[in-house]
Amino acid sequence: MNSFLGTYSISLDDKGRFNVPAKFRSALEQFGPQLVVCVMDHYLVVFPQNEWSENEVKLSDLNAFDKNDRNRLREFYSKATECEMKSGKILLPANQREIAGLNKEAILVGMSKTFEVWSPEEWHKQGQA
Amino acid sequence: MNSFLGTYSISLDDKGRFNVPAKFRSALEQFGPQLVVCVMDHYLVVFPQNEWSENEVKLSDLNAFDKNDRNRLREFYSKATECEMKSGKILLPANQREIAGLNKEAILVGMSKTFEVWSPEEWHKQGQA
DNA sequence: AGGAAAGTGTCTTAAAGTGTAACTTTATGT
DNA sequence: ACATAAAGTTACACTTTAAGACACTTTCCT
Repeated sequence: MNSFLGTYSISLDDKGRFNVPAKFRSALEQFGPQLVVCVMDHYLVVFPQNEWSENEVKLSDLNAFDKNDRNRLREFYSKATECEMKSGKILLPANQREIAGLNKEAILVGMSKTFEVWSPEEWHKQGQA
Repeated sequence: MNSFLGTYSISLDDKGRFNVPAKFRSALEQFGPQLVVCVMDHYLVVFPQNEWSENEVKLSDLNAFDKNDRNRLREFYSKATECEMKSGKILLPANQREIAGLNKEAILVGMSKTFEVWSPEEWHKQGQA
């Protein structure tokens, strides 16, 4: 399994960690446990580190001294956090959990090269639309 | 962990120091504790020393005999200060804290090779825009 | 020199993060 | 269907981190 597919309903422990489903774990182990978690609207997107780097390359021709470019860079970077799979688990940063409305339960959604983390509430909302 | 990512809400002590978040610390230790802090609009930008050098290279192709370029360079250099991470903490220079409106609290924003320091007020302002 | 202000190191405490193991549920093979 | 294995959940002890306090040092000014 080298890509993220399918929908999983998982539970978070009291510190906000979840066990990575077995089918996702192999993909993560292949790319290394380093991840970048990024906030999108009302859900989170988890990038394996290599996948994130590709996005970053696209931004590299922006000028860090140009105000507009700088704002775009900030928009992108400020929502991201590095994290790591440890002992088969991922701890989502507290501020991101809060933004995504995550509590005891979450929905993982495979998106091939990345996967998403939704609160059950948001997930059902977007299912309706 | 080799880059600055994410947004952190931190507190300054009575002397204006803050604890560097663990995820930033490893990146700083990699490049050495020497930093350059410079003022941008209403926030601060912290460069690890190596990254500062690279920026200097970029700035060096500005024309030292062109009045506008010269003004931009002066603007930039005159507000920059060297500082250092000591005992895991960074002391921001008093005049820079003042310009940035920093008091007891601050927002750190990772920008990959550098990170920014915002007052909560300014940060929320720019978040709206 | 004396005093005030700024800068520095270290400790304590509470909260956040981490590893492990036992237990429950789900899946698999015969 | 049953036994077995794998996956997922929960609990708990341990470690690390961040905030705040405080004492000590250095610098600067008069």
